[in-house]
Amino acid sequence: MGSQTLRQKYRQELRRTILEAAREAFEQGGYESLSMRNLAERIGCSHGSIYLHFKDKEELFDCLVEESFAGLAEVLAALRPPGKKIDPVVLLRKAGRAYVEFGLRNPGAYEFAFVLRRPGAAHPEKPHHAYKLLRGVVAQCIAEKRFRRISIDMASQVLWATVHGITSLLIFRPNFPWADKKKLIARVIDNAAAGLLAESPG
Amino acid sequence: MGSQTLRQKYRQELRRTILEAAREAFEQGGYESLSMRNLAERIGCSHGSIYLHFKDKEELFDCLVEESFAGLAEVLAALRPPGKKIDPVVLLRKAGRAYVEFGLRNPGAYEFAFVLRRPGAAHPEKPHHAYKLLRGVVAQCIAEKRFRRISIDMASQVLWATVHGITSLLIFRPNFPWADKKKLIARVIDNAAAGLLAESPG
DNA sequence: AGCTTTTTCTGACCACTGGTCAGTATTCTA
DNA sequence: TAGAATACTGACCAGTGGTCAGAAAAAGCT
Repeated sequence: MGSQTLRQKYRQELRRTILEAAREAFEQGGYESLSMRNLAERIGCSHGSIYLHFKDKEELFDCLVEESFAGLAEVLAALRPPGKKIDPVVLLRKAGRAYVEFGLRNPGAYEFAFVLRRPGAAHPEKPHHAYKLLRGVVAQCIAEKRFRRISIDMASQVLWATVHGITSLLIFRPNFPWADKKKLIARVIDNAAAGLLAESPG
Repeated sequence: MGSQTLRQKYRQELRRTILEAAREAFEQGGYESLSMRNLAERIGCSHGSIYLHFKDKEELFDCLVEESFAGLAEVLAALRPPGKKIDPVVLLRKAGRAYVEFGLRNPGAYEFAFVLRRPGAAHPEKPHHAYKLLRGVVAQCIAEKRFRRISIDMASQVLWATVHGITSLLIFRPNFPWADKKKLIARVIDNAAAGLLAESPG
């Protein structure tokens, strides 16, 4: 037990070291920018060793993405104040801002999750956790008649497309002469939400 | 003269052959998927020859992107019926649909133009032609008081972000369980435009 | 015609990539 | 301490983008 623990402890430590070094480099220049050899050199082991912990580059970055997105899901879930009932439309706007902010803070993970083409994969691609959370709030908006008649998925996808648009443009075209970025983000989100609202009563 | 012409004719022909073969391959799997060697093999020349016509891979694909986007600009410009005055908001919606359609038809060019990270470039990135066209129509919407008070660039960027969002998601996540794609595109665009409108008079 | 210059083109070469694997070094077990 | 299990290295593979000396071909000139 204790003996095995020592070995496994080292193993876990190296795994974390790899992940952290990878995250750092990876968030700078994106997926293609970092090589396994380069990564190994930073850590101080042979590049072969990395493959003892991760099947390939994709799996390594998949791990990072998963970690990052667990963080996003947490952030989104925490937006709903416990106990208090919150206007779902307000919640949606808050979630939108949190989503964009997350993307800008984790551009590498964002790129990998939503932008990178996976050469092999023709898999049907299940909706991710964040999408399900979004869908839940949208369902509430529709159930409470805050939204006009529209299907849950249609509304959710309209909103996702919108926040993804501003997020990815700000990540990948950072040197474009943007108007004030904060205001722009807010405008984009408000705009998308407003369009889905039911005619204001009265 | 005539002698030089013969040589240059061959040269131009090869150039076009390269571009066309590149476009075909490139539109399938994106920038990273195609190698210069592979390309040369398809054409039937050594990969070194390609560098006689294009400085590097980036320049080659830059040419393709330019060609594609010239096409987009044409399509957008042609939307305005000659002579007739057209409601600028209607025009905007039409342009939005044309933009998305263009992206879906030229995913490779779209990827290169708006998504790929250029490792070297920290250049300020001038707005492209299509953006300027968009800006013109938006300016008209504002001048004619069809839009609420908002700066031209802010409104233009809100619209661009929106159409980019749906375009890039449909390109890069084609296997997501989308609602009806056509309707979704229309909803996204209408939604964005609606949010910018002035309160309906009366 | 020939001879020379200019242009086109090839294939070997460079440093790099992701990934594998036989052989070695280390650690655990008994 | 001997033997089994694990961790690790570094050479190796096929591929990448890009370069360049030298071969081949075309053009210009007398």
